[in-house]
Parts: sequence; structure tokens; C-alpha cells
Amino acid sequence: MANSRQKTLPSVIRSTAEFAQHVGLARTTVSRVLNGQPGLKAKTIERVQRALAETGFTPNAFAAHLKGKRTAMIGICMEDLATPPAVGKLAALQKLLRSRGFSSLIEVFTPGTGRDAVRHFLSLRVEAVVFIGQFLREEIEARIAELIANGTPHLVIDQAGLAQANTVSLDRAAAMEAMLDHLLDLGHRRFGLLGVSTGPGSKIDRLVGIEAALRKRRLAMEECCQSLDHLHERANDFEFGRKLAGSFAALEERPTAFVGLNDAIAIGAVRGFQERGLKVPRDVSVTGFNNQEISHMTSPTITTVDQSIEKTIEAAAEVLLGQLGRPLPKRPELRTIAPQLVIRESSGPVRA
Amino acid sequence: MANSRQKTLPSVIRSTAEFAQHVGLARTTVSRVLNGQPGLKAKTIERVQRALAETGFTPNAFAAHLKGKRTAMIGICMEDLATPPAVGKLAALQKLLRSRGFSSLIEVFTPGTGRDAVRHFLSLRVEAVVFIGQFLREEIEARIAELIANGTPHLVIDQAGLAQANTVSLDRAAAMEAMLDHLLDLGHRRFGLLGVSTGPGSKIDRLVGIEAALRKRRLAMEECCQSLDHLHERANDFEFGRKLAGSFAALEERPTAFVGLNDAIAIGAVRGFQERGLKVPRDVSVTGFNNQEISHMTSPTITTVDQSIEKTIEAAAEVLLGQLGRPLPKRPELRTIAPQLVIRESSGPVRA
DNA sequence: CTGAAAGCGCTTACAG
DNA sequence: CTGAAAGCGCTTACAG
Repeated sequence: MANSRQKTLPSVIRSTAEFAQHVGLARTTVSRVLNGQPGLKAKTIERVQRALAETGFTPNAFAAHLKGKRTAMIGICMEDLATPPAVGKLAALQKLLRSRGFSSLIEVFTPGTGRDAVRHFLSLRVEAVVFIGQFLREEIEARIAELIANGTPHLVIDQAGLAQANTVSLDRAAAMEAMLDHLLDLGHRRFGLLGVSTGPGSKIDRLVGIEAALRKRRLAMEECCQSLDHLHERANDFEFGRKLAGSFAALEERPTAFVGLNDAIAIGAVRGFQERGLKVPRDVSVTGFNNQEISHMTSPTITTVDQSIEKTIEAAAEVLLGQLGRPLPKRPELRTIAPQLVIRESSGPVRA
Repeated sequence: MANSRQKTLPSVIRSTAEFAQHVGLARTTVSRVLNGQPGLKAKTIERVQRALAETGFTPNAFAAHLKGKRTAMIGICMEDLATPPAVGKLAALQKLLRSRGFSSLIEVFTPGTGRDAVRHFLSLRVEAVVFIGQFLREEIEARIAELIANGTPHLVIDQAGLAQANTVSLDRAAAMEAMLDHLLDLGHRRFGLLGVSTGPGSKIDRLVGIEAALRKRRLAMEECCQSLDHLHERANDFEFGRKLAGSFAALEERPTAFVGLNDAIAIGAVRGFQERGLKVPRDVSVTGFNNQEISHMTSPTITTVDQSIEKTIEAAAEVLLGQLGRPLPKRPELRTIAPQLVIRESSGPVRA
């Protein structure tokens, strides 16, 4: 009997029971060593450690967590793994969480799959759920309500204004206000908006910021700002910016400064203007958003807004980890991150 | 007694036992509905489903997996979450795995943390582990040996030549050979290598490809190729390319075509040459690698190599999922992905 | 068609 | 300082 158990092949040890038998100790003792509990003979510890290294035995986390050990996992819902700022935040968050002993579970949350993503996280008993990106309002609000009902902490990064949601987000209004101040200081009074026209989510914040800057100078948005977004299929990329610039270039009377939704649009617009013989910033100024790597690789380099991802993620971790192991807060926690204007070559004084 | 259990607050249901009691059925029955097993009255199913929706109860995956249910999780080790091609592969892989019902666990594997990352995956009983990126040879080989000993399938994406490793990787040698053929066809005979000098991992493959192309024309690498990589701190980014171009521009006699390790270096080099008054491609040709978005945003647009990420990931999924649920293969499986040359504006005929 | 009972691999009082 | 036993929340034969 005993012999039939001892396989001739050194088969993989899959449980503390097998492992304990292998070392010649009780499961209890092995478990204590594994968990670094005090009150063990140094020799015993060493014996277990050595066998651990020799056999490569990995205790089953599922059993441990079933017994109530915390999972130390955080679920992260991503809008998409394609936009550079979102990936930057994911990377920074993952790194920070890892340094605090948490591992990250990642799910891409496309319209309609959010429910499954969150349920999957809950079934894995994550300690909190983070959302990075811009989601359909009703969908994310429904998910947050679920999480609250479930007693699981959550945090939304970068989508402000959601009911009941804890959020950390860049102050996009302040960013646009600073950008407009900069352009107004350069003498610009007519602005072309590239992809920033009224729309869902964060674009509204941007318009608020633009309006605030204009109001300070007693200027009205309707008279100063123009958008041709409706002329082209919206894609928020280089080509979109290029086409918009082409359309603006064809106008008899056109704005002197152009405010892009992001860096790709801005770079596309610069190209579009250059193709029509306009020099940037001599003839027109163009600004971007996000301070992506590409924004300093082009010629001219792009004036843009840095998202301060580090600061965002530090605040995120603080809010998130602060919620762990205590009752959910009654009121949602809201944090705002100050953006930073990055002035480069693509913005200059209005042409006399 | 029974009453004291019914909390006045609608507290969260945390187990099938509680849930079953709530619905008035046995745990067994609830479990069957949850797992979509046949042989249940339609009415029973409906009753459970409704209660499920009402209470938001999520069964504990840890208990289910402990009973032997497969985890349907794949562990992904990333070199870094910063390089665009790696992130592109991660995104594509995550999406594909999700569509097959697998979820992805992601760990960033920095030198020295690999052991913990893999052990963490194993403790969560992932069904396979994927490595994306270029890792320290000894470290990744040790991890792969561990996985093999453990009986867990693995796959390495983009790092060829590892002992015992299943790999799917771009044929970088073929890519460079095609690139050199292209430049040779344009009349170039002297090449500047930007960041491609002898080094670890994939760079060697590239040199092999370059050499092959030259040999076909009876040219020798030592005479045709020049590298100034040693002059600047290696960073593989825009600035590195820019500095290298500056150094090459200062030479009395310089190559006519420059082969960059990646797109950022190529774009930096273009800028560096332009700053020294050299036009691209009129005076010098410059090529990149990866076909990142940025490579068509610059002026001139960059001739580069597309990694065929889709094809890579499809092959990866095939190799990976093919290993599941069967004994590990005796010999490692190796797949090579054909690259695609993308000819744009930055390469042109050699100046007469 | 539904249910009572055993058992997965851990941790944790409780004994010794 | 170490060990035997109970129990976490599921699934799955086995009964009925």
C-alpha cells in the first residue's frame, strides 16, 4: 500500500499533505512555515525551506483564500489597452500595487461586457476594483452600484461626475483654462477646436475650462471658438486631425490657434496645415493633450498638457488602499489632479 | 434561532449555502443551475436565475476551483508595460484569450522578481504561463524549467533561442534581410547601424539578416556597416537616435543609409540629420522597426517593419491552447512569424 | 428531477 | 514546539 503511493517518477507535489509527508512533518507545521508564523524551531524551518526549494511545491492559493486569507488581488477594468495614457496609468498602478504586495487582475471592459468583468472579479474575491478610462455612463454606474451593494471598494480613474463613484481624475477644465490662457497671452482670439466639440464625458470639462478662460477676458465662446468636427468621421487620431486642418485651411477666415483633443490629433493637424503651405507656429498655433512621447518627436514639437500620471496613481493608491479593511465610506471620495502645461514649439504669437 | 439569522439589513449573500436557503432549494441544485447542468426543471432554473439577479450573489471561484474546476486563467509575464509593441501583443492576446473564455493574470517581470511572479501564477493554478518581451536569458530559462517540472504549459513570445522553450517570434533576421535588400536595391552600399550593434537577444538575429543580405551581393559586413552606438548612452529612444545621427553627420565620409533598431530611434535620427542640414531621404535614408503609429506621423514618414502582431498572437494562442489538457510535448514547439516591410518616405535612392 | 454527504487543500483554534 | 481535527464554499458521485 505504502509502496504503491511512492511513484517511481518524482511526480509533482500538489498539496501540503503530500509535501508534509515528504518532509516528515505535520501539515500544520508546514503551513506555519509557509506563512512565516513565529514559534518554530529554526531547524524545522530550514528543513521545510530546503524541501520547498527542492520540490518546487507551490501551495494552492485557492485553498488558502477559502480559509479566509486575504486574496491581495485588485481587479482593474480597462477601457481599452490601446490608448497610451491609459496604458501608462495601468503600468504605474500595477507597479505601485505590486510594491504594496497586491497583484493586479486585468479585464478589458468593452460595452456590454462590464457586468461579466466585474462578476469575474467578485468571484475571485478581489479586494477592490479600479476602472481606468472613459466608460458608458449608465454601464459604469451600474457596476459601481453592484460593487457598493457587494461591499467591495472601488475607484474610477479619469472619469469624473459619476453618481456615488470614488474618483481620481485630472482636472481637465483647469488644463484647458491654462492652455487657453497661454494662447490668449500670445494674442490669439479665434480658436479652432479639434475633436473637443460637445460630447460625452471629459470633453464637457474641457469646454468648461475653455469658457472660463475666455470669460476672464470678457470673450464669448460662441464668437471665439469654431469646430468642424462634424465634417469628418470622428476617430480622434492623426488622420482626423489632418483632415480637420485641411478643412480649416480651406476657410477664407480661419482661427489662428487650434486646440486638439489629444497629441495625435494635434500632430495630424500640424501636418494638415503644413500640407496646405501653412507654417506652425508662424501662421497657426496648434496644441495637443497628454504629453505623449510623440509630442516631442515631431517638428515642431507640440505644446501640450501633461497628465501627471504619477501623481494620479499615487492619489489613486491612497484612496484605494485607504478603503481596504474598513466599512465603505458613506460619501464618495473625489480627488482632482492638477495638470501641467508643457509649452513647446507648436504654439507662438499670433501673426500680426 | 432561525430568526436571529435573518438580519434586518439585507446583508450580502456569500455562499451557495446562504443563497440556497434564500431560494429554498438545496445547494446541489443551485450549483447545477450555476454550472448550466442539464436535467433541471425550467421553473427551478428560472427561480435561481431570478434570485441571482436580485441578490447579486457571486459564487466563490476559489471553492469551485478547489474542487477541481479548471481556473481558465492564463498568467502573462510582461517585460515592461512601456514598449508599444509589447503592449500591443498583450492587448491582442488578452482579447483573444478572453474570447476563448480565459482570463489573463498579468505580472510585470523585472530582473529578480521573475521567480515570485511565476510562483504566484502557479499558486493560482493558472493553466499556462506566457512571457512577452525580452528577458534575461538565465532567468527566463530557469522559470521555464520550473514550469516544465511543474507540468504547466508555457510560451515565450518574441525571444527566440531559449533552451527547452516553446516560442513564437518574429523572424527578425528575415525582416532585416528584406530591409537591406530594399536599401541595396536603392543603390546603398554603406550602412549605419543605429542601436543594432552586437548585443543580447534579438539584435543578433538582426545582424544575421543584415549579413545574409550583404552576402547575396558578395559584400562583407565589416566593410559596409558602421556603428557608433558606443559613443552615447544606450537608451533605444528618440534622443539616442538623434545623438547618433549627430555623430554620423560629423563624419567626413558617412554611410548613405541608416538602419534603426526601432521607430523612435529612426525618428530621432531623422531629426538629428535634419538639424545638421541633411535632408531625408535626399541625402540619407533612415529606416525604423515595429511600424508604430508614430512612424506615419512624422515628416518624412518612416520606412519600417511591421511585426504582424495579429499573426503572432494567433499563432501564440494556437500553440498555447494546443498544450492545454494534455501531457507536455517532449520537444519545444517553435514558430516563426514572417515580418512585413513597410516602405514609406524615409528611404530613397542613394544620392548620385 | 432534487437532495444529503463526502472531500478538494488549506488555516486555525485547541490539545499535548 | 508540534500535531489531530474542524471547517472554509464549492462540486460531484450516490441515493431517492
